[in-house]
Amino acid sequence: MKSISEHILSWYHTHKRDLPWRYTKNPYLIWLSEIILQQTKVSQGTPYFIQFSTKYPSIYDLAFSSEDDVMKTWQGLGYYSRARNLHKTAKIITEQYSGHFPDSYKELLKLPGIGEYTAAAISSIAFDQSIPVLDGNIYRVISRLFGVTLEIGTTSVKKYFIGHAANLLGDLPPGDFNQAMMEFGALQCTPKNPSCDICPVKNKCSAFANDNVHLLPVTKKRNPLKDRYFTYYVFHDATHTIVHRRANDDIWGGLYEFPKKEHSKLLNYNNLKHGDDEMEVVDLRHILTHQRLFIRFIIIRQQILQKLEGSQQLIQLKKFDTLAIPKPIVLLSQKSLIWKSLIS
DNA sequence: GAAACGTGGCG
DNA sequence: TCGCCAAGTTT
Repeated sequence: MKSISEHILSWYHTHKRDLPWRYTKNPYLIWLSEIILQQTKVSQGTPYFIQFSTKYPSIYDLAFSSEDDVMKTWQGLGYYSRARNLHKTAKIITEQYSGHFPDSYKELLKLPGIGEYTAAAISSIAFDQSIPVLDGNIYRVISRLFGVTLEIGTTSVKKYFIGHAANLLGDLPPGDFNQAMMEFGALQCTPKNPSCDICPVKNKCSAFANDNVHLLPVTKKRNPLKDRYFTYYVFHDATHTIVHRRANDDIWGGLYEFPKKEHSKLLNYNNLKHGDDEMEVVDLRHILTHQRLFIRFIIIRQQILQKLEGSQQLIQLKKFDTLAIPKPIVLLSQKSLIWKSLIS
């Protein structure tokens, strides 16, 4: 008689996807994949994993690159603190650990960007340590299997779920079993329209028996979006433009944007005339998890850039595309006639 | 411990 | 259009 865990492990061996990080036990690559996959779907993260593992084959390649370079490679993936912490941790590992990842959950937890989930994932997948992982998939699988109606979000509920995950893990191979649970949640026990008809553990599933699969797990409602308004001034002449590096404690931390009014005392645009054909306005709306941004770009051709001084950086247009920029600026390059002709 | 951090896909 | 969710972490 197979246990629930054995069923899920068997299911995994038959149905697991062919993914690039499943060909290695190299802790560096396992770590890289886990950071990329935080809050990110496999389909979205996979191209980035290939890029990173090709461009930075070892942790030394990553550590000896610049943060700007890492940010540029990360561009478009979101949650940019992951990229900054990736670079930080690479430096710590090379400088303080002689390039070798620590193998213990406790030691891994100390590294920037590695929390409970990632420490458990690396220690189990790369080092065969019997430590259960708990991610969004596993919350869902466990809540349905055992009919857990506790609301997800608090520390005590988290401990309760980890207890279940530890029981399920038992003596099974930790790397495979942890991945099996996540893969099972991602492909079979999905948030919407799970494939219960072909589920290998439906006869052991509380939610299936009670016909409340669609009600589990119980999650907290999100706060309503906040509106925020940005106006960027895209000053440029034939060769240069002005950029500004965003602070790390806000959205797009460490990425480059155009100056806004608040840091533009030196940008005098008295001599600009509305309706000038060398000025263009582009409006964009951009939705993030917690806010709705209304962004206006005012694109202005200016002959006097060299005279500008202050906190902004003057950047050669040719080098502009080596800097990491937020999604709306990528979109701008598709929408603006002036800007498009300038950078291409 | 609540709130914030990005982007993309789906119903 | 909108809400929800995704291999979570940090403050």
